[in-house]
Amino acid sequence: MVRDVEQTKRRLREAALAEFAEHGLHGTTVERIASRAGVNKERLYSYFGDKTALFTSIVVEEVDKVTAAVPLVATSLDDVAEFAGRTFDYNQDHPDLTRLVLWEGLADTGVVHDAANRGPHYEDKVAVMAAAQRAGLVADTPAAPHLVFLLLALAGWWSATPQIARLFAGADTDPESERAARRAAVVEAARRMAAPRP
Amino acid sequence: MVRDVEQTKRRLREAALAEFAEHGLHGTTVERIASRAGVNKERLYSYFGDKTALFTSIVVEEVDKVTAAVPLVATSLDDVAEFAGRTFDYNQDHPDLTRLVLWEGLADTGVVHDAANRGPHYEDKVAVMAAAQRAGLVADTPAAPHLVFLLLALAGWWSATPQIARLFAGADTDPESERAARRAAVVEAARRMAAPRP
DNA sequence: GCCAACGGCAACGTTGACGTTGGTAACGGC
DNA sequence: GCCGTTACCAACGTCAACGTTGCCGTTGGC
Repeated sequence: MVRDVEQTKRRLREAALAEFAEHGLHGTTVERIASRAGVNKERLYSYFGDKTALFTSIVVEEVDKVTAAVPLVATSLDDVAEFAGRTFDYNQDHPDLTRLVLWEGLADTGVVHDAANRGPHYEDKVAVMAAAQRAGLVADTPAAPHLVFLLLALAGWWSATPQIARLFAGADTDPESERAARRAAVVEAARRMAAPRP
Repeated sequence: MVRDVEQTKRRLREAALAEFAEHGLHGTTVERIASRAGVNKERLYSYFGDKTALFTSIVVEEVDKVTAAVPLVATSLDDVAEFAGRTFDYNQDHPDLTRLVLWEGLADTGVVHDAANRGPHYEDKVAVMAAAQRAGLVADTPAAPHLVFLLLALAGWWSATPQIARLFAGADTDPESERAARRAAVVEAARRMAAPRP
């Protein structure tokens, strides 16, 4: 076995992401993470402390990616609508990350891990939205923070309650076209929500 | 100790609801449910089988309540907007139920428990919305199922990602007025989303 | 009033998961 | 080529949680 500390860490992180996203903090076992990574579990303790520390570390890193991956540019109403659409795409394509955020929300302790780091991502988006409102590109109510948050809601709720989404869709729908229809609904809803009064 | 089977069952169910909502299936211990109910844990096994069976039984019962509690009546656009507002209120006032649905979504196995029972609740809402669309009270796109689902998204995302909501709100906001502002944002967003083109 | 059935409980066996430890072999400085 | 250091692992101790069992006292039919 060739020694490669960075690779070992990376494999552990990848395995941990997959397991935590699937089962949450309590549902995941250290044993399974290690075996999925093809590494002895003692490595996990030596590198990351314990299971909980690894969990928060993964959450912080991955949530960072999500918030950075889909920037909000608002030079037109279409941009705002497409932001919701691209966030929807991101959620669908990266179910692990979405699920992590939900697990984090359910485990919510009242303190946000790494708020100093994550806050600015959202503040940026709010600032962009507020500017678009001042420019008259976007309706001026709801207020920018609520508006951005509600765009995320439109894009994310499908992943949060897939069992409900399925009840709405009915049993036998083509997944491909249903996804496209959902995306279109999200984009249109976002557009209507943000459209300035004529 | 007076014997009362129904009361014992009820106490167990209540305790289980609280614990499951708080910690999810894996995070909850049978011991804690029993001790919170003031009952021996053997009763739980004798009445409900095992922990998982109790969990799904609770979910089925409680989710039923949520879907029935806030009916959708759509005789005007205001009704539709207020439906989102009342669903928001319900989510805020019954965090246990909302959290249960989210736990269920994360544990999603691809089969919805008790779909035969829960499906109709949603079908009703979709039918009402479709009628409102035909009557011209509500925009005819997005399609009724997507529209209803997105209303639920506006109302529910706050509970699903409280940690993110907090980042948007900023640190020191009065909870009371923030909640009112959120509700107003939800109602207005719902109204804009559903408003027919003039 | 008797007795079978049932609700209730304390104590137990067992499993599985966390986190640790002692040992082995590779690496790197000299 | 020697040796301290470091990555790595198999095996272990420990504990908490699941689910069970054997016993007791109450209930209700007769």
